This record gives sequence, C-alpha cells and structure tokens, in this order.
Amino acid sequence: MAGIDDVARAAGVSTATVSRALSGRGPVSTATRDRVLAAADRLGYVVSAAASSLASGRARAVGVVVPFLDRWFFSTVLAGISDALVREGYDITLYSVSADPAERRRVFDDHLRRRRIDAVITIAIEMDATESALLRTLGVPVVSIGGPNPLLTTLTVDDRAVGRLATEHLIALGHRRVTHIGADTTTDAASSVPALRRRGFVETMDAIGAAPVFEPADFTIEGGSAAATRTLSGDAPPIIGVDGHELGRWFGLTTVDQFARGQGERAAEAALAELDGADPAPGLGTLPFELVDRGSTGPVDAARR
Amino acid sequence: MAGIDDVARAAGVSTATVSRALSGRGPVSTATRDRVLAAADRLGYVVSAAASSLASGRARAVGVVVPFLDRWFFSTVLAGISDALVREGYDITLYSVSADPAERRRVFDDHLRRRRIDAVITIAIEMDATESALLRTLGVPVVSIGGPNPLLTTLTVDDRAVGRLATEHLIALGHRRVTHIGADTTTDAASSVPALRRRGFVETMDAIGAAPVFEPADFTIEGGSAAATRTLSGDAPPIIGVDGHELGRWFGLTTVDQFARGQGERAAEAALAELDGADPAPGLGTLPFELVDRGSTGPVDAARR
DNA sequence: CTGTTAGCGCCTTCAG
DNA sequence: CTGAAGGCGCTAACAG
Repeated sequence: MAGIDDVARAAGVSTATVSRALSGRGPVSTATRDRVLAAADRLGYVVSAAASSLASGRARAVGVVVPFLDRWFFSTVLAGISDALVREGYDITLYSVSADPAERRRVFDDHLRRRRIDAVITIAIEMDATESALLRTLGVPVVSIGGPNPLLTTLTVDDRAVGRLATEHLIALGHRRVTHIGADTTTDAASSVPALRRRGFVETMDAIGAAPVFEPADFTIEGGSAAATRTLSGDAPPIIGVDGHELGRWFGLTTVDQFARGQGERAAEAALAELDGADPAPGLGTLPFELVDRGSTGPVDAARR
Repeated sequence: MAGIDDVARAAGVSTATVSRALSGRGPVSTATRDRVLAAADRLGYVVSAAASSLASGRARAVGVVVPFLDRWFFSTVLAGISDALVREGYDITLYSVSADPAERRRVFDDHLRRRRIDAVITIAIEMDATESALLRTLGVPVVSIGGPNPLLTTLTVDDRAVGRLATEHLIALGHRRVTHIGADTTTDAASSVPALRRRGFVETMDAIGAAPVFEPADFTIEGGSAAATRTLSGDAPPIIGVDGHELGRWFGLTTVDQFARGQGERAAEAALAELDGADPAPGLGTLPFELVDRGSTGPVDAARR
C-alpha cells in the first residue's frame, strides 16, 4: 500500500506538502495541490488512520454507545447518526453496553478510553455521576440522547409532555377510564423515560379527576401485548402508543412519534459542531415529538361509557 | 491521561516491559507483571489505539459493512457480531453503504482502507469482482455473510433449499395453488438471495406439476402486505414467511428461521479465528435454517381445494 | 527475564 | 508557499 512518501515522490514535493494538500490544512498552491491529488489518486493512497491520528490527535471517528443494537429505536437512531457522519468522512465505532456491569465497566474504562474517537454519542444510556465524569475526562465532545444530564450536552424528549399529550388525546375523545401500560417504575429512577411518561399520564388524569390505572409491562412485544390482553376487554378499545415504530403505521396505531432517525442526525450534527469548535451546550437541547392519529383511537361511544 | 512511561516509571521498569506485561506478548516474570498491572490500574492507563496500532500493525477493531442499519435482519446480525467481538476486546467500526454508488465507492476506496481494522465482515453486500478484489487487497481476513463468493470466506444460507423447504411444507399440507411473494428477480442477479429462494419455489412446484404463481414485492412491510392483499382472497389462506423476524412469533407466522443473531456470532468467530492464524476458508461455510411451524399454515380444507 | 533502540506513517512547527 | 526535522505513544527486535 502506497504511503505518503510514495505520493510525495510521485508529485515531486515533500511529505509535508502532501499532508497539507490532502488534509486541506495549511497553504498549498492550487497547482501543487492538483499535482498531489492526482498522484495520490493514481497511487490509490489513503491516509493511515493510526499514523494520522497519532500525529494529529484527530481520529476521524465518532463513538456511539447503545444499550441494544437489535431494537428498532436504537438501530434507527444509529442509522440517522451514520447518515450524518459518513457525509463528513467520519467512521463510526460502536459500543454496545449490555446490562452486565462488568462489560459496562470495560466499555467505559477501557474501550472508550483508547483515544480512537473524536466524539461520543450515547443513546438512552443512563449514567451515574462517575460515568458521566468519565466521559468528560475523555476530552472530547459528548452528546447524549436521553434524560437530561447536567454534565453533558444532552438532547432530550420531554417525556412528561409526551405522556400528557397521549393522555390528553384520549381525554379529548371523551375517554375517562384510561390504563397506562408501561414499565413498572418502582425500580426506575424518577427521571427515567418510562417514569416521566407515566408521570405525564398521572398528571393529566389527576387534572380531570379521573383515576389512573396501571398495567406493568416491559419494553418488549410480548410484555406489551400480554399487558394489553390483561387489560383490554374483547371490544377493541382505543389504543395509543409512543414511539413512531415503523410497524405502528402498518397497524394503524395512533402514536406519539419522536422521529428516531432525526434524533440520530441531530446528535451527530451537534457532535460535529462541537468538533468544529462550537461551544459545548451542557444541559439540554429539546427534541420534537408529535401526535400522529392513525385511527386506533376514536371518540368514546355511548355503549362503552 | 497517563502514558506508557508513566506506568513504566511507577512500576520501576522500562516501557518495553510495560508493553509486554499489558499485552501478554513476550516473557515477563509474574512479579513484575503484577507490579505493572497494579501501576497501570492505579494510573488508569489505557493503551492508545493509534500508537499501538501504528507500532504493532494490529488495530483491535473489526469493520462491519451493512446495507442497512434500521432493518431487523441487519441490526440483529450486528448484535450477534458485537457480542462475539466485545468478548475478545475488539471494537466494531461500522460502515453503512447505501445504494448511492458514490457513497459506496467512498466506503470501499477510502474508509475501509484507512488501516483501522484487523478484519472485515460484510452482511448481505453483493460485490462485483472489483470490490471483492479490493477487500482482498486490504490484507486482512474478510468474512462475508451472503451469496457465495469464491474470492472471500463466505457464510451462506442455501436460499434455494430454503425456497424448497417452505414450498414443500405447503405441498405436504395438501396445497397446490401456491403464490410466491418476493422480489421481482428480473432485475436481480441469478445468484441473489431472492432469486435463489424463488428458484427453490419454482423447482418444487415443477416437481409436482403445479403452476407457480408470482406476486412481486420488495423487502418492505408495505410491499409485502400490498402483495399479500392483492393475492389472497378474504378467507385467510395459509402463509409462510422466511426469516425468523421477532414479530413472526407474535403473529403466529410459520417461517423458515435462519437465526440472524447466530449468523453474526459465527461470522465474528470466523474472523477472529483467521486473525488467530487459522487458514482462511475461501468459498462457503454453510448456515443453518429451520422450518418453524407456528400455525399460520395448515392442511388444505375441502372447501378451498 | 529485562532494557535499549529503532522505527511504525504521518503531522506540524520552524525556517527559508 | 514549501521543505526539513522532530516527535505523536507504543512495539519489536536485539542485546545483555
């Protein structure tokens, strides 16, 4: 494989000039630049990531940390990140952290600290203070999609408002008996996504003096469906979901879409902006969401009320 | 961030010894090793990927090339790869190549050639001879999940046999009028996954002298569902799918499962084996598949025959 | 078993 | 605008 001095020789310039011409950093006359580019192209020269990174301190890669790869939301956000990053010539290094604490430590204490990445994006990773601080010590921009974190630049959906929006939609249709199917929040932090959604639900129910009902379920198809079966009588009551899953459209499920792919793009852009010198914006950026009425919810009918 | 000579100083040894103790390559007495490990731990030392990679030629990362991130099959295979790789301390670098030829070239000609990865795994990427050759010139193990490729180590599902298996299942139940819903293979290579499945279908139908019927559809929910709607009369005929999608279970869809996650694990293990010096096995390894009867198919009934 | 010594391939001052 | 030269942080012979 051709190295930088092959190119330098072929173009009749020094390696310094090749480096400048190819990276665009530092002055090079148009004529020389063209010669260098032509030579590099002819030789099929591609800069070595390791050498370039070691010498420059820039890795041209962004780390993405996810709790799951094979769940719709995460892979969709990841696709958005990938889109935005590839455009700018960055590679993506993937860190999947499972529930296993030992593995999690290895990712935070070892993998992420190998100086392989210029920035980090975390997706729905709930971190304690130690972990957040550790990310900070990486000395690179960190953008987190998920619960607000005062230590990091954060992109957050107002999950409480999401919970309210979904509930209000049903209330507006005349419903009063509304059941919340969601994570059993007794084990979650009060600031977790499920807890906040639930809180929005409760607030809205309280506001109209209706009694909130809960049916615990995990974030799986089986869990959700089992809970729905337990709750719902046979007469197909209105259902509203939260997320914008592609299948929601297919089922005609009314939902609060939160534009997963767009979240990824925004996170990537925020990370790139900080890399370009933009001020880090610790605290929260706000992510859009929107009620999408696809027909699974309708006005209450006399028979059921 | 602590460097290797901080550790060397703290442990009272040379950097060479630190390197040896930490990497496990080369002899180190147990006593010194312990001292080094303790010092490294105390200082929170993590080797710089760039420096180590430059000096050793090993990057401790594997590249994974996928056509889509946000489709069930690919993210599931990816999860399998991730599992197997993280265990061994490897990072994953992700390359998503869309249909855009310019972007595809950039991935093959630039990103993949940055010497950032010790091995490449491709998932369902159909490559022409140029691209395959290019991967070969990387000088690293390449494992491809997908159509057999004589130039690369390949893990392949016998898609023709899958087509036959699914069709035979229906035939065995007494059905004779069977419609194939799948990609319009006039545009695909004869060796593509959809073409092979279809061929298996045709062969089986031919064998019993039944007329194969086709309904074109792309690999999307909408496409498949539209095709099914066009074909199927209202009386809920038997349906069989191919893939093992998690939702198949939920729908009670009989399917030919191909264990996506396991495919990823096997690919990762094959790549690691080659990295450990195992002979590359150009040509094909064979991937398992299995009929899973979940009830969406049943014997033909008199009324419909 | 351990230390010394060259680089790995590129970037980036510093001169010119 | 361009070239020379010294590292970036680590590894891999090679001695000892």
